[in-house]
Amino acid sequence: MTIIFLLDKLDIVKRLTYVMSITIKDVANKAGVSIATVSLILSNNERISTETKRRVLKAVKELDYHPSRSARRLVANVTGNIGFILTDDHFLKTEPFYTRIFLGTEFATRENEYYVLLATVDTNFKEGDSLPQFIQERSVDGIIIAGKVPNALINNLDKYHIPIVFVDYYPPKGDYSVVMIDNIKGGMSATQHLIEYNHRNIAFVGADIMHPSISYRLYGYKQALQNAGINIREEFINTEGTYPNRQCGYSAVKKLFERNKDITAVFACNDAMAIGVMQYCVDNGIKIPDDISLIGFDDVEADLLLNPSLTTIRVPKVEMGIEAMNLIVSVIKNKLCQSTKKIVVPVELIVRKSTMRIENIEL
Amino acid sequence: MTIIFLLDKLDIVKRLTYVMSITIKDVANKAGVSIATVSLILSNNERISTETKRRVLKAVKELDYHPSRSARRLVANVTGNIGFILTDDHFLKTEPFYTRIFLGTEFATRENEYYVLLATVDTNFKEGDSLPQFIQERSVDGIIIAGKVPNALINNLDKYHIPIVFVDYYPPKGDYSVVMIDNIKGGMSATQHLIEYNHRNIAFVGADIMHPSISYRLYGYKQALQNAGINIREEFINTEGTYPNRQCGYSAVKKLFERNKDITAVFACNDAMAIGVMQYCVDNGIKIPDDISLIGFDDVEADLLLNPSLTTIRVPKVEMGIEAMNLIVSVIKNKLCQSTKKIVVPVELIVRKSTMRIENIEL
DNA sequence: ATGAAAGCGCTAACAT
DNA sequence: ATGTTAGCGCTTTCAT
Repeated sequence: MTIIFLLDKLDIVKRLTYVMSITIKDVANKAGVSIATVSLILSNNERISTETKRRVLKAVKELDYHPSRSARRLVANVTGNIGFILTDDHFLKTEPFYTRIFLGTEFATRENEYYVLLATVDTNFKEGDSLPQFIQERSVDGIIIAGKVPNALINNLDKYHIPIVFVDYYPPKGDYSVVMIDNIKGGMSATQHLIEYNHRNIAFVGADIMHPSISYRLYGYKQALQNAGINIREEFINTEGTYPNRQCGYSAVKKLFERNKDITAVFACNDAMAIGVMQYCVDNGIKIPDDISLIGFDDVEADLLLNPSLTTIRVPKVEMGIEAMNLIVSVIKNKLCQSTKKIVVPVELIVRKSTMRIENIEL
Repeated sequence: MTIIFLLDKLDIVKRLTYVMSITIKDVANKAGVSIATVSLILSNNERISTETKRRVLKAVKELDYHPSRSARRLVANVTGNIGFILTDDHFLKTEPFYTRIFLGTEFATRENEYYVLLATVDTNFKEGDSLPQFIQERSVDGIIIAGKVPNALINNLDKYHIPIVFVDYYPPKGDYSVVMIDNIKGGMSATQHLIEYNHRNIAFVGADIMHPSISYRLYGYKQALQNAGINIREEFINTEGTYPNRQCGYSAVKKLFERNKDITAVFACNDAMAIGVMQYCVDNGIKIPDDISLIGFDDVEADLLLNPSLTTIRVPKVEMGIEAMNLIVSVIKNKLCQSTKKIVVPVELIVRKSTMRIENIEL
């Protein structure tokens, strides 16, 4: 009696002070059962009587008990963490693209028992460079890699045999589970939209053609032209730059416009490059959409005061993060079945003010 | 002999496959000591002989042993995590300000034993809303709060008695440890720079005057004017908006310019608002710096193709993150000594092309 | 200077 | 249906 009273007293103290944490013992004491019973009930029911379960869950609630992660992980021999790796320039870039994907992984953790650890790596990661600390310490059960990363990083990572899922990129070699944008479809939709608006001389502004996303967008562009019976003119395509950002969009469209006077529309392989195109047009007195129609890709929704607002292909960024998280979890769970899985997320044409229907010149 | 041989064999297998993790036992076996000795050595020397230490550290290295975090945390009754909380709009905003601060905390973890867990909260967090999961589960030993967050969040958080450090913001009530920018000094430097360039009619573009950073920048502005013997003209100050972003900068400067024709320079309370000011000038044929000198604050280094480049006050964002991390760690360590600590990080004037010396009109 | 052993909170056999 | 108990990897007395 006295003992029970004291224990109850202790619970109250613990709860009020929040200084000592409530353990499974406290719950067991309060509910008058063994810790095994509590554990059984918490690891989602067994053959435990409804009445006991009720009492235990009541105690859990009243004590605001949360199992110790450290203890659970120790027993299960897991870390309970997922590593999220991307290059620093991707994390710090102006458009919140990868930050949204990261946020998606965060959201998805609410449904499973993982925490997400973020680490950036240098864009110029070399073979000998040190890996993120959580890799060295083997503190993650799986890794999500977002966006293009150096091959040297992937090679180093592979040695650890930690499950990896790629988002919005996959390396040239190897067979990995990935979450990808439907880039071909997006490239086609963008181009078809311009074709529907009667444009025939459509330029493609890209960069880094080795990037699978960009090459697929270009492929979609070509496909759409072919389907419409329009000749592909290589002089309308510029993919010279190495990194698809604003500066690069600016200089790419500069070259295209200086060499070709008959372009009426531009498909930029992402919004960043499209903004570069816009900037060039502003600087050169070219009116969008009156003189040139412009479509981007990504829908980065940047707080940009963009004028005119940019027609683009929307990419579900947060959803990609969620998918990546779910995928890495399933890869970890079914570790034996080594078959890799590809998830393709759909895109959507968002028509705003930067594209305009022109008169059909082919009458 | 056979046993030792087998154990050695096992080590090799473990290392090669990376599938079973190396434990303290493996190290102890390899070095021919007890696990207690290994532990002692790893928890930074005791009275262990140099020779034994050498052997053990050699084994640690050869096996690439990393102590299990879960086990360590379980024993120490700590979580080993720091929570990083900010509002979603801060995390997703165009300028990589808070992402840099976050990155700073990441960098700082390399020197201490913590991992950082990030969570965003809704900008309109209300009293009843649920807190980040790692708070509910008490999986963090401390919290870093970056940027302005709703008071309701802080109130809810306080109940958990988890140490908190604020960065770039602190709540109106309460006494917390904080890492702040030297906003007054920055506001003064910015204004002094314009005064040195012979500007006398200097406008202040701000918002959300309840934000301590902004009110201090304004205070610095006024201080500099007073020091120079220039009258403070309230009609040159606009702080009407609620959130200091581009749109708000645009509309604030619009009002200022429409009502005052004699303004020759603008001090925007941050770069985002300064960019809004730039946009307004472009749209209205006002040349920067010829017609108007413009200075911002933050130095967000956005990939913006800003033309002209923006004179601003540089804020050491990554360093602030590092400071915040070190501060929260010291708060956790010295939990008994409850004195709060304020760290003020210095700022620096960065002169670029958006400010210009004008003729001294007061001759 | 080093080892034996208890115990952190939990899970999962194995008992009952 | 519920309890007993071993042990996950580590730290930390307490012995020796």
